[in-house]
Amino acid sequence: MAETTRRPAHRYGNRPTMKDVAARAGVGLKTVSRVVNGEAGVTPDTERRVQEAIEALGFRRNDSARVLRKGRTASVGLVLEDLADPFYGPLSRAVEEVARAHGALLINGSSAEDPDREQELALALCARRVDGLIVIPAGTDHRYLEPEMRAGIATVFVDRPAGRIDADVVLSDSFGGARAGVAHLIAHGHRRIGFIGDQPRIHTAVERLRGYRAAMEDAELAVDDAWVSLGSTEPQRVREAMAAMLSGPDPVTAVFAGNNRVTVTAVRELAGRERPVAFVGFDDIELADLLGITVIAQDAAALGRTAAERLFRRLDGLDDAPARTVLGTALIPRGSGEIPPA
Amino acid sequence: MAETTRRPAHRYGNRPTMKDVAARAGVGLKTVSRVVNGEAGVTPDTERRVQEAIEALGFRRNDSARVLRKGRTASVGLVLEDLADPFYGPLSRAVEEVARAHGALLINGSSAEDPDREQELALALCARRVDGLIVIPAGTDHRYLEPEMRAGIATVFVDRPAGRIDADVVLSDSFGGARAGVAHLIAHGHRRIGFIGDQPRIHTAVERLRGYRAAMEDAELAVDDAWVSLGSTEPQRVREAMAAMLSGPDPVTAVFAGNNRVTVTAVRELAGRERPVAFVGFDDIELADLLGITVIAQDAAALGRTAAERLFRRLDGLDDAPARTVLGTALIPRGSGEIPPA
DNA sequence: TAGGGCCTGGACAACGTTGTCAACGCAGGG
DNA sequence: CCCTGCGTTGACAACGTTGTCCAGGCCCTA
Repeated sequence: MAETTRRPAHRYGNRPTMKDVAARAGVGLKTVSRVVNGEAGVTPDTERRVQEAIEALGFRRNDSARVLRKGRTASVGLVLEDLADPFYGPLSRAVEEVARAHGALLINGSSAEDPDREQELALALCARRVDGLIVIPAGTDHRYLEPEMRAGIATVFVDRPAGRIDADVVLSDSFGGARAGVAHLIAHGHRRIGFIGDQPRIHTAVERLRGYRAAMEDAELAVDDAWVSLGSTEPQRVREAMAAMLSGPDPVTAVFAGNNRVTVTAVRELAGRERPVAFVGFDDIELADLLGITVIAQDAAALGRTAAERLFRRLDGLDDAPARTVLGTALIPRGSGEIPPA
Repeated sequence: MAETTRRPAHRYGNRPTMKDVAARAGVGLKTVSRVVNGEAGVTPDTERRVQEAIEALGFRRNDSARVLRKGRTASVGLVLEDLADPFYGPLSRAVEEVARAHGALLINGSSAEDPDREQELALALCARRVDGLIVIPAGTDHRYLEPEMRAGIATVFVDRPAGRIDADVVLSDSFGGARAGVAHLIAHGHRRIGFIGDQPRIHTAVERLRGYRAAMEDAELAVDDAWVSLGSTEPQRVREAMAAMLSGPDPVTAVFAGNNRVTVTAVRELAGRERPVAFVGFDDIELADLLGITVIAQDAAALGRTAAERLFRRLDGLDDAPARTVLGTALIPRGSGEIPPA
């Protein structure tokens, strides 16, 4: 009677290992490893026997063990803000494609715009020993990543710069885009223009506001504090901000929205008004063409792709000084931004 | 002079291990493990010394080794079709939230609607020994997952059923939704209704077409083959299909779109027409409210959440027979579906 | 004061894989 | 015929962690 070797309870289900395959094929453990990894130096006949055993047992290599041994996980981590945001879907997908081209898997997590959660996630990924990390910062202090980066985890920041550390960054030209958008409104005759943006903690929000101010200044237009509103992108908040700047004795005649979520709410809000208000939004959104919404488009996929390519170049040994890459934006006139002041 | 121990080249960067921490703190290896894992049975004083050493060395536990030892990876895999599709973003996010609540990370990959790539991805995730797998099928034969499932990798299929194996599935009611949508058009007087759907390989496409036919039959309306078009969701293809069914001696007076991408193209196409054509689309899309598009809405987040919850119940030991869960859809009238026949 | 139990800490093996190295068999040449 | 060299194969250690088990010290009680 065959002796039943007792397996530890924690064994993965009851998966065969290379040892089991080796036993069945009547070869050594290392030979199985060679076959599995397609290494040279195995007789066709031996290889066939091993393959049969693999097939028969349903063996699949345990990558955890492989990773432990080799020191590379062939995976990269992506910490973003919210995967459900249509801006980040294409970005994430682009990163995934680049990773795939390099044979790596993508682990991603959402920070929900919470700095603590960002840190928790990023460090969890480091504990997994991802080879590299792409981070869309929620927080403003990333010194917690310094030991990890020193220890060899390549890190690239996207969409917003890293805080208080020196690292690769890939950004859209928020300042320039906003400036161009607001200048466009000014060119169409507007003098009183509102700005609704994201929370001031967020770099892009600040940059876009800066672009707005620059455009106004370029045209020698004064900015009334009542026209500017930074804060959460909650519809409720945005509606209130709009209501405020569109009422009163001297309402704005045009509105510039600081990101896609603000745009969605703003467009809904403006649709209900009788007096037309000109509008330009940062970020293109689906069907904006049909609605005739003028936007400053940024290329989310290009951001992701560029960041991922930089990351893999680092993993391939590139050892430059950290660089800041800025991608351009495009003004797409579709009607809403070309409405003259009432 | 201190002897420099030579480290293997493959060591993660040059990360300290528990052994290093133990040496520095002057305690045993296992004691460090206890502290790191918050296990009981360590004197406050010892714990402090260990914590200091961890801090000083910048130690972070190597989860690869942990995983190898424990047999659980605390990660789940999600194979979807395209993360850049706005339908899958929220779904993925919902899965992530559930995973997070269970302390697990999410690895996801896009199949790009390619069965081979789906398989490649799913098996790569199995090799990583994810604890569980959520799959949005691209292919129609999932027997390749049988050994994995037997070996203990819990698997749940979402959005589309598994092919040729028995497994948990979470679906939207494609048949019922399409039937209701088409019945809605019929109720508004339409007799000639077109259907444009996804490729017939895809289960939801077939189900929705079935719903369309059922509604027509319910109303005792014959269906002309020229009104029905299944195929890729490429804008070009959709445009041609629409042009075909909207021309000729007996054009359709209403169109039902089988998914969100078809809807986007169809809406663009219809917007350019002078004679109004009634329209209902499967899947809600952003700003559809402003465009007045009547849709059959399904809840992507609920799909993801339900599937993930089922998965984790399995991981917690649930051992039922595989179940099929069907989530309802909602008809949202917004105007385009209530246009009478021309 | 002796004995027993509890608490803390450490030695050791094991998880499944890969790198290193040496052994073996066989063919060809001196 | 023996030696050399090459190509194939396997034994063994190591990767960094956790589970098991035991030793030693302490306190409490009889």
